[in-house]
Amino acid sequence: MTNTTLKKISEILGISVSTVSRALKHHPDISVKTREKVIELARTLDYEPNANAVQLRTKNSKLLGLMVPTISNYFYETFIAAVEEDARKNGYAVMILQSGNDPLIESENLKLFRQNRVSGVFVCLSSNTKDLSSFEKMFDLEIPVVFFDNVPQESGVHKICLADEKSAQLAAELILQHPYQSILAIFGNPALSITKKREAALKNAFQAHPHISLLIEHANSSEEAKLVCHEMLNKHLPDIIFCMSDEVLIGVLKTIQEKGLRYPDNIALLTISNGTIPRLFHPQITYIETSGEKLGKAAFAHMLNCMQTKIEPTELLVDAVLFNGGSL
Amino acid sequence: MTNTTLKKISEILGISVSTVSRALKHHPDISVKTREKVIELARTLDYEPNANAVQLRTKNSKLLGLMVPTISNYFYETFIAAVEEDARKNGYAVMILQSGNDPLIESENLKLFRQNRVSGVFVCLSSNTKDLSSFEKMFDLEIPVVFFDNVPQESGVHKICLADEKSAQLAAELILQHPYQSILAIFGNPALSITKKREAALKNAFQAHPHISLLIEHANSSEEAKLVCHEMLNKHLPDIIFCMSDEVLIGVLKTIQEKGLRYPDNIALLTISNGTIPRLFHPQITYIETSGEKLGKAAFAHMLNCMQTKIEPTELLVDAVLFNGGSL
DNA sequence: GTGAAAGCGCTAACAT
DNA sequence: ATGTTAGCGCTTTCAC
Repeated sequence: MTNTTLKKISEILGISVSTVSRALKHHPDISVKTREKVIELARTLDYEPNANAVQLRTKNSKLLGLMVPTISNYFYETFIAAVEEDARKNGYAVMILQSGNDPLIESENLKLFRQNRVSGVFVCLSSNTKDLSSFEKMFDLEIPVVFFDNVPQESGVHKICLADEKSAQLAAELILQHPYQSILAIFGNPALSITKKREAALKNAFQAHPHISLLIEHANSSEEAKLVCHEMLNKHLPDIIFCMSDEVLIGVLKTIQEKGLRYPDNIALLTISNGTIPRLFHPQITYIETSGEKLGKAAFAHMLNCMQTKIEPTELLVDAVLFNGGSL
Repeated sequence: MTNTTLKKISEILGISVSTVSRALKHHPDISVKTREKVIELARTLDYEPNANAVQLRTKNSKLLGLMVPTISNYFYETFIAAVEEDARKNGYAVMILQSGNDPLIESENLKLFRQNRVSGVFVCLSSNTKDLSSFEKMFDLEIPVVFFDNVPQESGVHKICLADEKSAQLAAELILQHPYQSILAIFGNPALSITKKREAALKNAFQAHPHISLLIEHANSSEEAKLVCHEMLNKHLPDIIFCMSDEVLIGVLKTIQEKGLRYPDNIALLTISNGTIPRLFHPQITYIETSGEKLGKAAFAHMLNCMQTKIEPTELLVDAVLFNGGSL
């Protein structure tokens, strides 16, 4: 079988292609009878417009691009799910590509987006991306780019982030409400914008409390976090461990379980997470919520704005809230 | 700025569009000098072919469709990541859509795939889909459909599954190697093909061992699994709990932790999983591996075959292997 | 070895 | 109210 086209319909009905096209769009010029005849036949033949032809002609597609380092990640997957859902409701489809944190692949993916004439792209930068040179062409072509989560430092672009500073502040406040004296804080890849922001905010919050010992470490993966944590705990048992992310938390939890430590009795735990992992354990881990879903919804809404009217580059924040598990 | 087209290049070089097109494709007719001139200019102008125009003309796109009930799922996310990666390496992009287990949305998504002229689609059926009527048009149009994970019962379609029967058999064998006398087996949604297969295989394996008590329950979500498990444990403490999936396992683990039970001391645990969740805990949970990654790679390879040559509908299996944690 | 021309399916300005 | 025409960017047959 082959696809129904406007031409086919027009031939059967003995009218012109343009009349068919207009009728299907409820153009006011077309007479009611013609319109109904056309729509009826289109339905029986199950007419489905060729998106490629439409895009070629009109220059705007109902396709959006979305790029993340990897899809299989507790946070991105909820972000993607949220964007896809809202996109669907608005008639858009989403083309998803992974960079694997490789700037070269990132650049090629942008090219793929362009070739497929996406109307806009969501990007979470690869951790190894040094500058925005590969994005220049997107800007030139005026394809809206909304950066999320790991965003560039440059201003003048659309960014939408979790309230990184605030979430670290919230964490600090919560810690200060307890009599903890020594803190081990483990962060992720120091090259990421989220790492920098969270780390700076946490440090800053403890500036006024010099009597509290704050030890900061970094780990690029769960495995590294596990090792780092092991090492640190062998030297000294802190009152509380703060984890910047799920990746870190997973490593820390392994170490804690292996060492037979129990929280909150032997040690307290606090993390920043979307909640999936913290809620898996018992007691649940207390966390500052960073919702991929909220971020996704906000990002899509912003994209819609960008596509409708040229708006100034903005930096949006999605608020952070505390979820009280039982880990401190 | 606007996109570079063949026409633009041809005008600058004072040659025809067709020559430019051929030169870019290394057509043997074109002289070396012309070819190099063209390629060089194309590079400086950063020429990127318009995928929509190409598809319109040639009728084949480098776009694949992929539909799952939801992206945010431990298993699907690795499947998707694997498919996307291999697709990328072969010059394909992937359009991802979620059905939310709604047959209506599923049908609309198929339409979206068609309109965007995908060259093939991967589908994990929604749990509420009763028949393949919405897929008829795909078959008519000869767009290859590769079903995976939750596949239709009908024969005559491409299916690629985990070795569901074998994984349940493996589980049974492992259980029988221990002196366990009472088993609680919790399965997922009974409407799913994977549930049916796994359940039948497990039951079957214990047919020859009537002295062993096998209690079977169902749960459609982690929360339900938690409740079911609570209820069951209140009545009687089995020697081992078998979980059909991560969803079930998560609920079971919550109940076990809440009740202060310890595995493998008080109760043994066995699950089917891709490993992410089982490895989070300590001791790690023993599981039969169902790798979304392997399935994804196999599915993509099969899709490539389908697209190159018309092959007979086949049912492929991805093997199951045992990972020994410490939970029994 | 290169060009002219047709056409994929659609839309929209311009007739009539 | 409807048809004619042109053209989006590309590929490909046919001609020279």
